[in-house]
Amino acid sequence: MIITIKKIAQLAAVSQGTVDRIIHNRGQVSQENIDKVNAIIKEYGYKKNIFASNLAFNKKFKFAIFLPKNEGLEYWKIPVNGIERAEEEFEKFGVTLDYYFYKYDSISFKKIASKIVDKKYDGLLFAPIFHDESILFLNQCKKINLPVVMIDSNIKEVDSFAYIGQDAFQSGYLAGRLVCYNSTMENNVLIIKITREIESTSVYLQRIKGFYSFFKDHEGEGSANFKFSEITLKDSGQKQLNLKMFEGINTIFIPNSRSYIVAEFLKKNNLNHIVLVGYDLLQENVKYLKDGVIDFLINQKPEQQGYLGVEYLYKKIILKENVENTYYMPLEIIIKENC
Amino acid sequence: MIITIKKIAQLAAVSQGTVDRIIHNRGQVSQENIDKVNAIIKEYGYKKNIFASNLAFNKKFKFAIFLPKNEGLEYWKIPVNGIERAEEEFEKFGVTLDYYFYKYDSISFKKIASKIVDKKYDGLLFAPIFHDESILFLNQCKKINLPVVMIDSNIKEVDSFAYIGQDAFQSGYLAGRLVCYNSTMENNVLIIKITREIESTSVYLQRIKGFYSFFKDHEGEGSANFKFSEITLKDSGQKQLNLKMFEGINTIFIPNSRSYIVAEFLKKNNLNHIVLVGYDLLQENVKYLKDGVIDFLINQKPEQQGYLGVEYLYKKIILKENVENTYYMPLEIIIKENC
DNA sequence: TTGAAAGCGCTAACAC
DNA sequence: GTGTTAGCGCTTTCAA
Repeated sequence: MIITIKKIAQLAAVSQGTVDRIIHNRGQVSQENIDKVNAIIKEYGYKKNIFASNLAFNKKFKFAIFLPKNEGLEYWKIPVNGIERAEEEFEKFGVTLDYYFYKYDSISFKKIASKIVDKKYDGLLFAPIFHDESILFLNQCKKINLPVVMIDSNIKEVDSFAYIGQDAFQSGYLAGRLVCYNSTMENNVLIIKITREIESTSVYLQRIKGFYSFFKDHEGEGSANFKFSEITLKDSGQKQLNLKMFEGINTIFIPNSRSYIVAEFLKKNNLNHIVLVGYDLLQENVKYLKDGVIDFLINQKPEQQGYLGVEYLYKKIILKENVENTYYMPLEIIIKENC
Repeated sequence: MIITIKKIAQLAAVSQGTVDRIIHNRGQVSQENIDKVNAIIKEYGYKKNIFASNLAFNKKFKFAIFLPKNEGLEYWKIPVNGIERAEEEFEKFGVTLDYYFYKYDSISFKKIASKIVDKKYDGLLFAPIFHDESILFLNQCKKINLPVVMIDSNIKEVDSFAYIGQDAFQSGYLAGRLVCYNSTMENNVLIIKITREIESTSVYLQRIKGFYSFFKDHEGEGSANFKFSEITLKDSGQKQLNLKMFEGINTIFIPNSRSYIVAEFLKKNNLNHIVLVGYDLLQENVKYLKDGVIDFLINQKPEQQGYLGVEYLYKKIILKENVENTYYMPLEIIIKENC
C-alpha cells in the first residue's frame, strides 16, 4: 500500500497544505511539523503519484532542439528521426518541441542561440559543433538555469550538463582493430578526411587519434606491417578523387559518415581489393556495405541519440528523476550480415 | 490547444458521459450522437490525457514474470536485471511484478503455469523453453485474454502474442562470417554443443543451421576451405573436454552462452591459435574475450529483452498504445575493443 | 504558520 | 439512451 499526502496529513494531524509545503521545501512551516512529517514519510516511504502530480500541475513543457542544418548531408537528418519519435511518444505527457537549425557558420549559430536563450524553454537538446561559441552559449544557459543535454559531441568545459553520444577516440581505436581483420603482410593505410570543418576539437580528429593509437598499442604484435598516409578533401563529392591516390593502397579509413563518396569511386574503378572502414548507417553507406565495397561501418546510433536526448529531458524535468549525466552509446560494428 | 472530453461534450451538446461511452465503445448511445462526437474528435484531434485517465482509473497493474530458473547458469540472471530495472521505472505508474521461475523439467513448468493462469494477471512476460507445453499454456492464456510477451525464443504456433528477441538463424549466419575473419587456407571447424536441452526447436539448433547456411551461400568464393565436425557435451562443465577433440581444429563455434567452458580449457592447454566464436556477455565470457581466448561474442542483449518485455506490457496495457508485435534485437558483434 | 478547498481531466457508478 | 457527479492524489490559491 502506497501512502498519500492525505494520509500523511492525517497521521501527522496537520493539513495537506502543510505536508505539501514540507515535501516541496516551500518553507513557512514550523520545525516541529517538519520533523513530524518527515518521520512519517521515512516510516511509510512516500512516493508521489506522478499522474496526480502532473494532472494538477497541468503545465505544458517546451523543449528546444538546436542542431546543425541538414544541408544536403543526410547525417543530420538521422537524429531528427529519433527526436520526432520521442516527440510523438512524449506528447501525451505535455511535451512540445521547437526545432532550430543552424547553418555551418558561427554567425548563424550565434543568432539562433540568443533567440533560444530569450525564449525561456524548459529544456534544450543541443549538438555543439563550434567549440568556442558553444561554450559561450552553454554558459548563458547555465545562467538562466536551462537544463541542457548534448548529443553527438561533448563540451566538457562547461560542467553540469548532460551528454549522450559516442566515445570518439575509442571508436577510432575499434576501427584500427577492424582494419586488421582483412590485413595482409604489408598494408598501406590511407585516411581520407572529407570535411569542411576546421575545428581542432572535432569528432573526426579524435577518431583518427584513436585509430593510430590502436596500432601503437599493438606494435610488433603479429607479422603484419602497417604504413599510413592521409589526405584531406573539401566537402564537395568525389570529383577530387583520382586513381593516383589509391596506388599501392589496400586499406582505407574514413573517419566520418562520408565513406560512400570513396566507395562510389572504388566501385567505378574496380578497386575491389581495398578494405574500407567508415562510419554511420546512411542509406548510401549501407548500399555499399551490402555491395561489399564497404567492409565495416561503425554505428553510433544517431537516431537513438536523438531519442534518448529528449527522453533525458523528459525524465529529468517532468518525472524529476535522477538521470545519469553521461551516456556513451555502445559502438556497433555493422557488416553485411547484421545490417 | 488540446481538446478535452468536457469541451467535446459542449460542442456536441451532449453530456461527458455520452462522450465517454463513445470514446470507449461502451455502447448504449444513439447513432446520431456517435456521428456527431466522432466528427468533432476528428476535427479537433482529441488525445486522452494519460495522467487524468490513469489517476481516475486508479488501478494497480500486476504482471507475471515466468522464466526458467537460474540454476548455476548465469544466463538467466541477465534478463531479470532488465526486468528489475523496468520494475523500478514503472512502479510509479502502478506496475507490480510477480516472479515465477520454473526448473528444467516439464512438471515444474506445468505446475507453475497453471498457478499463473489462476491468478488473473493483467499481463505476462514469458520465456518459452518447452515447446509443446508452452503451446498448451499459451492457448490457455489466450482463452482468459491474458496479454503475453515472449522473450528469448518465440512460439509462432500461437499467434496474437508478442515476441522480443533474437533472430536465431541470422545470428548463426553472422557467426559464419565472423569465423572467416581469422581463417586460413584450410580450416577445421568444430561446433560444440554444451546443453541439457533436447528440444528440436531450440534456439541453439537454429543458430547452427544459420551457421552452415552461411558457408553454403559462400561456397566456392575465396580460396579458404572449411570442414566441419560437431560434438555434444552434457551440461556439466569442462571435465568432458580432452585434447584429442581439438587435434587439427583451428576454429570453434559454440552456439550458446557456454563458450567460457571451452575457453578455459583452451587457455589452460595453450591452444592459442584457435579462433573461438560464442554468444552472450556473461562475465566469464567477457573475461576470456578480453584475454584474447574468445575472438567474437554475439550479443542478443538479454538484459534489454527483459526491460523491453515489461515496457511492452506497460505500453500496451496501461498506455493502451499500439505496439509492434515482433521486435528482433539487433545482432551485436562484440570484440575486445567495443566491449 | 496553517487550513480549507477548488480544480486538473477522466472514469465509472448511479439516477432518470 | 442520456445526464450527473463523486472521486482519483496533487498543486496552488486564498483566507485566517
